[in-house]
Amino acid sequence: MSMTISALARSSGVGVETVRYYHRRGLLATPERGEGIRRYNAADARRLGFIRGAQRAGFTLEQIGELLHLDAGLDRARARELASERIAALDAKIAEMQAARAALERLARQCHASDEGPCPIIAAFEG
Amino acid sequence: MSMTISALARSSGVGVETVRYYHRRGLLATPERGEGIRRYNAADARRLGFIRGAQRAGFTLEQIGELLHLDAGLDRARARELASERIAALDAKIAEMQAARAALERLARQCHASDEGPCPIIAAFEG
DNA sequence: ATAGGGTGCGGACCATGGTACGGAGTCAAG
DNA sequence: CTTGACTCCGTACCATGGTCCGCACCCTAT
Repeated sequence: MSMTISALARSSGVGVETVRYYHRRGLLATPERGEGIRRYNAADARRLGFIRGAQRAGFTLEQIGELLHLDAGLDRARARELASERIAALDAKIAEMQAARAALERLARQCHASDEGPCPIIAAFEG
Repeated sequence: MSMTISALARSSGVGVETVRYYHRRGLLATPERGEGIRRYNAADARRLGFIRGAQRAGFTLEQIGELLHLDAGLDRARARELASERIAALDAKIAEMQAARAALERLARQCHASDEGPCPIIAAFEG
């Protein structure tokens, strides 16, 4: 059950170049080679899946690299620390985006309500 | 009531270089000069405030440029369009981040609960 | 008068996360 | 046996949003 780089890339919805880039970044270990060609297995696919998932959670590739180095789950304290930092950052970001969303929605309504004067969407944010 | 570039920058919490960069990007009009030095007024400060606010709402500098070009609020339809696109994007991003947050929190709790086996934070996301 | 601090300008540089390019090799099908 | 698809590698390039660098000028306090 081995895949080529393009099969792996497709299976995770990334480009081939991205996979190679992750190799360069040290996020994916150089896998076994069959005649010079990288042969990936299910573990590699899981690892790539981890990277994408962690990325969706807002971790940078550098942080993901650190998480992967804690690999065997040895340094759980550090992993938890990274997780809570990220949760705090997510909370801040979510709050900010919700505020922005509310502001935009209100503005769009105001803008719709009247065609008089300057557009409130433009007029807002200033301050 | 005119300010120098550094006063303007300070008043909006950005760097002087950032202000100059916005000039280059065409986001801030080249203001009046007194002896070759940019003199900013309250309108410039509002404009810079708009840029920062729109940026917090997730608009790119390019989109902000477009918004500014609709300046007098002439093209309200387009402004509303940009606003609703951004609202939709915010909704998607917020949902994604909330999911990530929930996942992380659950994992952190699991990781805390037991010191047996691999750290669930590492083990998760794979897939 | 001289040092420090602000301003102007253009252009180089940075981080992040990729994406593209060129040249070479391997492999299977037509 | 050539064509096309795939792989390898290293290097260069891209977009975004700045940030810094060097050099010149100018004002003010010491």
